[in-house]
Amino acid sequence: MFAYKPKPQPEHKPKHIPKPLLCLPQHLSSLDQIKQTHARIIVLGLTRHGKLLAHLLASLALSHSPPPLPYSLAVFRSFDFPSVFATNNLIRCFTRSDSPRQSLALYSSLLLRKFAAKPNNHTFTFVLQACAKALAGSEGAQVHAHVVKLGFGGDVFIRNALISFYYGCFGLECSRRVFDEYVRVRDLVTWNTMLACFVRDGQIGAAEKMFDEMPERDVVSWSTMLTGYVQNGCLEEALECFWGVRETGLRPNEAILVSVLSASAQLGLLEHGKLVHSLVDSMNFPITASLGTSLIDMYAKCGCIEQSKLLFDNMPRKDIWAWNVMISGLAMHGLAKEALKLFEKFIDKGFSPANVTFVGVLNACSRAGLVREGRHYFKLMTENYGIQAEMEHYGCMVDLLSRAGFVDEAVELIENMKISPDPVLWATLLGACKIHGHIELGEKIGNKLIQLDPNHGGHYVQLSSVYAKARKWEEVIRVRRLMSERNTNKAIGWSLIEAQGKVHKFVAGDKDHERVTEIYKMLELIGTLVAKTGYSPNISSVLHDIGEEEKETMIREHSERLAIAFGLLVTGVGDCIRVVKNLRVCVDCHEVTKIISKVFEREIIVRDGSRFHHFKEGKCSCRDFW
DNA sequence: ATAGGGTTAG
Repeated sequence: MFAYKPKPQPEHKPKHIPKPLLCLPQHLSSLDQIKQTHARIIVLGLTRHGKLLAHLLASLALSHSPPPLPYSLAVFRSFDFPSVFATNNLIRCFTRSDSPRQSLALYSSLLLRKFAAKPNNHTFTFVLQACAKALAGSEGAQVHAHVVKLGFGGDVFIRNALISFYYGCFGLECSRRVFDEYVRVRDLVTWNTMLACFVRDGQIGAAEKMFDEMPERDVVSWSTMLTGYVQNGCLEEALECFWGVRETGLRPNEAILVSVLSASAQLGLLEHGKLVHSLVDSMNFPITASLGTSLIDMYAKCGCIEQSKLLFDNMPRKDIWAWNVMISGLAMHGLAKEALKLFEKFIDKGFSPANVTFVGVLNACSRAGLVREGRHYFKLMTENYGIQAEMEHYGCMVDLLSRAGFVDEAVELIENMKISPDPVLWATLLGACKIHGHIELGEKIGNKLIQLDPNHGGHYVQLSSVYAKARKWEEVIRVRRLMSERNTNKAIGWSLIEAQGKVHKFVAGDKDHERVTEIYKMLELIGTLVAKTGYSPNISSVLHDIGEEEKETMIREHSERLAIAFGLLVTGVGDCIRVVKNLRVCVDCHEVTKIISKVFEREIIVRDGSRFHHFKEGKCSCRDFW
């Protein structure tokens, strides 16, 4: 079989090409602009001008949103003899589409010389990208063979594309082999590509090592490392990395700013987040939709919901993420009515909600105990919008229903789930059994959970709380003993507070802080003033097998008490104390914090493991429902 | 005339 090779015909060359038609591909970024230019080309009778059409294809390949394939193909078909440049650009259009495999067909037609062109060095970088996206491993390996056969084996661009391709289709070891193969054919991008492979593989230690060994680092190296830290949950390292970027004097890019804001948000470090915000302003960095959304998210998660609202209201072009983040932010602050109102506005604006939108909406309902609304939106999601309920949606619903007392309905929901339920759902239900005193069901669930994960200390604690609620003390002791015999993992509670440019982290009974004496004196003062109000501690949440007095000491030294005591030392009347806690607050700490807010005249904002509590003048924004 | 690396957020 031999390939069909048409005879090239002389290109029709018009004498004069109007200037606006010759703008660079990246200047035509929207499809509308491209189509307008195309129309002018047709009207002016320049359709046989290959260079213009090739330009048009290049614009399509680079356009802002992925170009529609029928249109790209139509442009390509209007060539008599598409050049390799035009073909390369069509390959890129295919790669950006939903069917990147079509790039491969086009490439093989290049190999068969169906057109006058033959593949060049550029072609391979594009085709390898397509293989990576289409997960076409064996095809990509064949392309690799062609690369070697046709003498492109030493092209650094192609080698870099090969590293990405092998990672995507064959894993880290294979991409590593390509990286190691030609030690001399490496540039900064080669190192960055390999670095990204380690990050994507979750091997953050190996990534760090590579980052340190790199001969040089640019802003992409830093942003790869920083986003890697955030994605792998190494939040403190991410902050350090950000200050590393600052030291180099490099101008951060958007990914760096968004990621460091995400780390600040997750840690709840308002002062840090504010510092990043002020840097963004002082750099005159453009506030894009994603950067704006990150700021809204950061302020919400750091307790400044008012600031989030302000930024949201003044945001010129809000995309769906801005709305999602704002709705979730309101939800975690317990502002359910506002969150639902915003959701309705979102719908009125013609946006279509995503599954994360409903996580925010359902969360709002569950935080505020809006059972009727929760049922409505859950139904709306699945029936009107055809969104499959995911684990998080079920989590919200189970929490909402069971905490509001509809335990049977929650059980029914779990039993009828289309996906297999996460043990977290049962654990949620167990918590509700404790609140509502459903001893038998709680016992059943608790034992099941312990059987499922015998090392999880939390399940034992919950089950013993269920027994304690029923005053079955022997059972409490039995479960406690089982727990200590099995040496289960205990989630260590901590609380942190920012002051004087530093993060102060406390665990229960902590004695490590430099102002430990003052802090414990403050705790005593709190104890005295609280006792004066007539409050006596609720010890049901502390179920250690020890005497009453010791129990009281234990709660009095819970990590958030220490953080708040320290907060009282470094603030004045009328100031705000912000505490971040990893676990949920206990009933007693919640009561005492209310009293502190009144007696010491402070606003106290606590972010616990599931939501925000705003304590002011003796009341909490959660209205004791959490 | 075209290239390659990082695309976050509940």
